[in-house]
Amino acid sequence: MKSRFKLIQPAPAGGQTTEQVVGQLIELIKREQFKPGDRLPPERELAKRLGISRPSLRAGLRTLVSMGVLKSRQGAGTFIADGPPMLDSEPLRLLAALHGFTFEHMFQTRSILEVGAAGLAAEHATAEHMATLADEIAEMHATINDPQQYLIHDIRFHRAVAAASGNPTLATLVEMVSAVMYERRRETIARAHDFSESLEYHRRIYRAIRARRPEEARIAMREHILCAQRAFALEETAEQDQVQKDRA
Amino acid sequence: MKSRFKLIQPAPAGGQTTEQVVGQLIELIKREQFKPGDRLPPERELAKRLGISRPSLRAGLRTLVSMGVLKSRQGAGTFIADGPPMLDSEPLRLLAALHGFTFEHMFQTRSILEVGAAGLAAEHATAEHMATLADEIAEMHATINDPQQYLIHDIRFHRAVAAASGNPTLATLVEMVSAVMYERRRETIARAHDFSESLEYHRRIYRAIRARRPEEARIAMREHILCAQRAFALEETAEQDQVQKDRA
DNA sequence: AGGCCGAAATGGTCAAACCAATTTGCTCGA
DNA sequence: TCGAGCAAATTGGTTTGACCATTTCGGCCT
Repeated sequence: MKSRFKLIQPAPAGGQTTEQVVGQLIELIKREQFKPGDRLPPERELAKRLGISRPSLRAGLRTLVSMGVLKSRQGAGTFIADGPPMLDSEPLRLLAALHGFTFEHMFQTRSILEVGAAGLAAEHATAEHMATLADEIAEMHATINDPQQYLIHDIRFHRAVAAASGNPTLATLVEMVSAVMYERRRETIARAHDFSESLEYHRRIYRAIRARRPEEARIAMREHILCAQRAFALEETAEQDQVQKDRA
Repeated sequence: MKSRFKLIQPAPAGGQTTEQVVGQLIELIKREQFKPGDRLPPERELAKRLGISRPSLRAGLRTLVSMGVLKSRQGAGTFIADGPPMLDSEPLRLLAALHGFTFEHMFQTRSILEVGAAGLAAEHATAEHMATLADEIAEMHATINDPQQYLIHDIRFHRAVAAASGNPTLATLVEMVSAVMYERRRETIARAHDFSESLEYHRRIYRAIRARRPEEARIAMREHILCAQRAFALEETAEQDQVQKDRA
């Protein structure tokens, strides 16, 4: 039984519109000089301007959102992602889950990236970067008895080191890898012993950067991450013990 | 003038369905033991099974596609991305374009990643990895007078080094950064001088990995990338000169 | 038996309508 | 006069339904 009427005139329909949409949107963003934090025109208007339907436009927008280039807030609008340039770490997280990346490999990768970043930071950090690093060290001091808070400033310190490297590409990758580990770390950190050792390592890294000694900064960062990896392994086994105890 | 009838019953509509869809899809993939290369059920069936509309499902799928986890082919189906675990490098490319990442920073990042990978490769490479490296070296020899072909094997060699590191996380990042530079490099490589120097560096890296000497491999890789960066800079200026000459 | 064509399957697009959250501005009361 | 609170406009999010374009596969003709 075939339909008797053509109720809709579905338009020409070309090839893969979505991909072109992404390109056009990027062109638009660059041409109209949109800055991070700016709001894009409404979807309905954008769709009209690009001569496509709203669903197709939304497909393109969703691609950019999932890339971390845009952020959408219902009722408010669609915005250029602000803050430091950053890739959404969800893709890496998924890849890690699907292919079974081990935390050992993650730590190894993180070490390579952050050791490099620390060395560059010692060469290129500005006074402002130094101040940020000092601030986070101070906050770590203040929150040394509150694991969750301490972890936040730990993360921020590493982020600040990456930023101080003066290499946004590198900083982006550091951010991405760190974010993947953050959640898991937040779960296990409650079982952590004390942070005095961790804090001392951070101070050492900071001093080396402050003193413009790249090699020292690199060594300190390498040892710190190795140490953190060991601590993490301990926390994990402790958690597994806990699980077994709960079953009993 | 308000409409007199409710023509459609648009269903409850919850919060951010899409995000949940992504999670459910991942759950599904893991639960049903889908392997890379497998085909997912059709969209219409998946939508029914998850209890959502097809556009919403498509939104979730698109997110995963843009992450590089899935691939869709019109008329054929949607598949789990096969090949080595790899992030789509498009996001990084866009971020680079939007925030004006310089190639100097890219080379710096690449150096940090690949020097680390080379060191690990010297420690962990299997016989199979060694064979792949040797193959690519041989191919580079054979194509030394064909820039485009040579570049392909150059890229493959670096990819093989990353794979030989035994760290898939690291390999994924190397892949991503390299891919961003590949296109640009393909444009300028036609103007390249000769590749004998490049080839010699690759041989040196290979020998160091083969001999299980991490530090030598790291040094060779560092020097090679530095050298490549200089060559790239020359090609770029040459291209700009060419452009100016064309205008005259 | 082999090649070709068409139907079925499947992803891609369009259109109209309505829902939900946010923003904005207006009104009313203190 | 000023602020709190509500209502309308704005804007992203979702649903339904239909149609288009491509691929795949099976049956038919040679």
